[in-house]
Amino acid sequence: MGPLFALVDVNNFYVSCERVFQPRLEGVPMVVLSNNDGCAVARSNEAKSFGIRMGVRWFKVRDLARQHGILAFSSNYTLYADMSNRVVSILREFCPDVEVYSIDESFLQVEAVLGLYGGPLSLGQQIKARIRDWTGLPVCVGFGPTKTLAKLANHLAKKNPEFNGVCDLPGLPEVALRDWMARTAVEEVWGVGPRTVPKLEAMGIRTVLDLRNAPPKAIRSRFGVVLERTCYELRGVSCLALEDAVAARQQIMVSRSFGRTVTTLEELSEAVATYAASAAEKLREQGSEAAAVHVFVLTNRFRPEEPQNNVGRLMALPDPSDDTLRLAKAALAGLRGIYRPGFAYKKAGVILGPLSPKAGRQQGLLTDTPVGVRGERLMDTIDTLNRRFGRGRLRTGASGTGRSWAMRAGNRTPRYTTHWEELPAIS
DNA sequence: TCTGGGGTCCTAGGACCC
DNA sequence: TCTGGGGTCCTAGGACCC
Repeated sequence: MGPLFALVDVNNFYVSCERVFQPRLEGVPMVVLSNNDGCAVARSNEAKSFGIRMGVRWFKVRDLARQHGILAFSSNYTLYADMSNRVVSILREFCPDVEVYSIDESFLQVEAVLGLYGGPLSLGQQIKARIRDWTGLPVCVGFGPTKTLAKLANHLAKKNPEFNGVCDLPGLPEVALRDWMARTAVEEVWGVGPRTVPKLEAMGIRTVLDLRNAPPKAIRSRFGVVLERTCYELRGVSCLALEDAVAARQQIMVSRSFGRTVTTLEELSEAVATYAASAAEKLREQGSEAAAVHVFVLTNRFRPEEPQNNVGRLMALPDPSDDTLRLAKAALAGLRGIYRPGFAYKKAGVILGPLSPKAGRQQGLLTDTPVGVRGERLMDTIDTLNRRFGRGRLRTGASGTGRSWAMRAGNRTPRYTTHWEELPAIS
């Protein structure tokens, strides 16, 4: 027997997280907005039915929203990340082989545990029921012999009520499978993006079935090895393995648009120091060190009539480091090198990389510095306190205190599950 | 006025090595 | 008839994902 993959995906994840703590929102049309309240990034089914598209700029549909009583919430990533972790811990109880694919999706490789649950459909229903009971979140589950087919099964489960939230593709009769594939547009396939769709259509490939039946070699010569694999995956030949060991990131980026335009070096410095600290925290979390820091600033590219200054600088470090103070210092030095007065900056960011594991570090021959024990202990202390009291609670003075440049979030709900002072109250 | 923030992989071409 | 034959590393750009 070959592999069997399950894809578990939370429906309208951000919206569903908000509803868990405000049940009165159930059935109410609502969206969750991106950072700075710019775009709609999650929509309830009711909002979708009013024609609110994914990624639409919120000001463009604000009138429509007012008209229909569509509510809008700012992103509450602290809450969503915590809810995501809870879902994953439940999945790990069902099956040890879990790949956390995104904040709201996980792959499971289940063929070895299937016997414990009485088959795919039963396993899927148990997963769905337990996540609903223990977290309040609704999920759909799709099963397939490849990850691409599990994704497709999940899509079908989500769109078609007759599946009751669980679709077992291998359990369908061959005729039914062909029929579903023929009725599903090729753009729904995982790995087929907006650039590829028109090219495929020009070749007469419009549905999932068309792509499955296309000759893989021809697909490879036209599109490359990635889409060839997709083609094989649709035929049931597993080309993509479960990646259950979380690979260390190869680069870490932290960047934000500002809530308003920023012109002074002082304010840019606060932002860059803040982002560098946040990136350094992520770096230490995965046990890596960075050999260099890239810092960049951008003006508003949507206003070409204004003077543009989109520049960055790569600052090599004398030794790889995971120390917030060193990384921030390098980033700030880079910023001073690229900053020009007279521009209205809209965004800044910090990228750490190339990264290497801290454990395998080789001491430099010429640049050997004594191991910074005090620095290590300081970073440990900062991380411990911030884990306990919330990210950014303890930070360097360079990050500033006023921070009027911070992004807008006009309607953010409390961080119900991670902050003592924001616990939900029941009266 | 308003425009998110992260990531990954593959390919092609050039520089350079013996 | 002849223009060698392998390699690696790096970068930029393009595509994709959520």
